[in-house]
Amino acid sequence: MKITHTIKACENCIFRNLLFGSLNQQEYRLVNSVRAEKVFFKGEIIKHEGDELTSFLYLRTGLVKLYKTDHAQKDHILSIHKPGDFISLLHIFSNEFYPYSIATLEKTEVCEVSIDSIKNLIKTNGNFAIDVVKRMGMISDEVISSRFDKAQLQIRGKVASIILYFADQVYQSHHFKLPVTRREIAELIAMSTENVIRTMSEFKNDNILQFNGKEIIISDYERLLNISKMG
Amino acid sequence: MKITHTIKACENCIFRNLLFGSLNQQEYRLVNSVRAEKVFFKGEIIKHEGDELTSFLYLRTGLVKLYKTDHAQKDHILSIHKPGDFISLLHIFSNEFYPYSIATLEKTEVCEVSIDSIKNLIKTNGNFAIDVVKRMGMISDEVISSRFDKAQLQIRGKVASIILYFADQVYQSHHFKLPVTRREIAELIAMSTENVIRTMSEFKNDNILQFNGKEIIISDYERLLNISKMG
DNA sequence: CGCGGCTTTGATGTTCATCAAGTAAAGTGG
DNA sequence: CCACTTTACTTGATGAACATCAAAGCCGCG
Repeated sequence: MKITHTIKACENCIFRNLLFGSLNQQEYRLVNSVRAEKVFFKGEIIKHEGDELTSFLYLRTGLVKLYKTDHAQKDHILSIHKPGDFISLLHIFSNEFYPYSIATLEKTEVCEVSIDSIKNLIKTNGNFAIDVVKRMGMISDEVISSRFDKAQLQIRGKVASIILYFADQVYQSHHFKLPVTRREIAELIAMSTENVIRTMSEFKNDNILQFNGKEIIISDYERLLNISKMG
Repeated sequence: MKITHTIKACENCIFRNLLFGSLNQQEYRLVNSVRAEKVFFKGEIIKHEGDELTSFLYLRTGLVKLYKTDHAQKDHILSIHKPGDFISLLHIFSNEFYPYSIATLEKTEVCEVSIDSIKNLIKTNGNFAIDVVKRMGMISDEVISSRFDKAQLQIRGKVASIILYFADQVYQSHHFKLPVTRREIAELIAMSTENVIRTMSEFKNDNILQFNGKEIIISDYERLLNISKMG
């Protein structure tokens, strides 16, 4: 069992303006007073599906997955989230319990903020309320359109989109350490692990990707992009 | 080309309390003053993908689909919405343009409400703001979990879920007129029309469903429910 | 009454899951 | 640090699920 540490303040958090830009000093102090900042190690489960939902999280560093476990103990991943994302903001106003489990894919620092303080701010600060509905729209757009687009693709296109997500959205590089296992990619796109591996081997043989242990290099970005759209 | 009529007031709208329950008389009059109530006939396109998004709609009667058309002119349906649903509430705060086209599946009455009035109410009425974020959470939950669940199923399960959606959520009956074509079901679950038809014929041969023209009767609800979960 | 869209069935090939078997890598306890 | 165990990765073979192509009947609508 790993140990969870509580770390120091985040007065100059670079993500402060993503959601809390319209708070005044007093309101910001209020949020700070009910905020817990935590760090989780790789592979830790932050929340279990069904846990009471009294707070939401935002990621400062690291990477997490939202997932459900079925009756056969098989996991199905809904989405992966990166620094700056607000985890379960979509759910806190309409759910009593976490609808998905949340686990880290690497060492992850989060801020946990209670629902009640957010609800109070929504009621009393109109501009904050507008920021919240805007952010909720952006989050749902991202999840929904990502799932919608992938539903039309076959396996090559689905795998290509996942790799491009890490390259473009997470690491902003064509050379990075893949933070998920082949099985997790399979759980994310609802395909078998074997066929995910086969597809990635194809990409390697076609000189689209190179592998070196967990490291991945995109050698033909244009073709990968094309596969993710048309494949 | 069909003609769109503007119809009368909706002071006693049964859906008023779904979203506008916390407005006072004055605020409600304001909403009324910027509201347009319209009726569309079957098959009309209410909004095209890319149209300017300055208002949202809520359905009083009827049925609509949200969809996109791809480069090959093939439609892909994101979701189907029934009376009481708030169409594009998820999108109005974060999108300048409609991300999906909206078309009617049957004669449909809608109320169209301008974004600006909604935004003003969010800023000035905290309880309304809470109602909006709660409603947005419910809408996104519905779309996301429906897509997430169906992604794990094969075609029998997917088709079964669609039929159960109409039976349970829309018509509250085991006997109804199917409001979509086989092709539209295919567009909704990303399968070929032929295989949707084959699956429905299987259900007929297995005495799970009966057909009579566009009418459909669910003869073995339990089995259909089971297929929608396990299939 | 004829045209176009919807529906249906069959035949064929592609895509994918599953089973099997083995290698490599990573964690675990002595 | 090494033996041991587990988990991740890989490839091949086989069959199931599904798309596609083709042909024909049906039905509503102008």
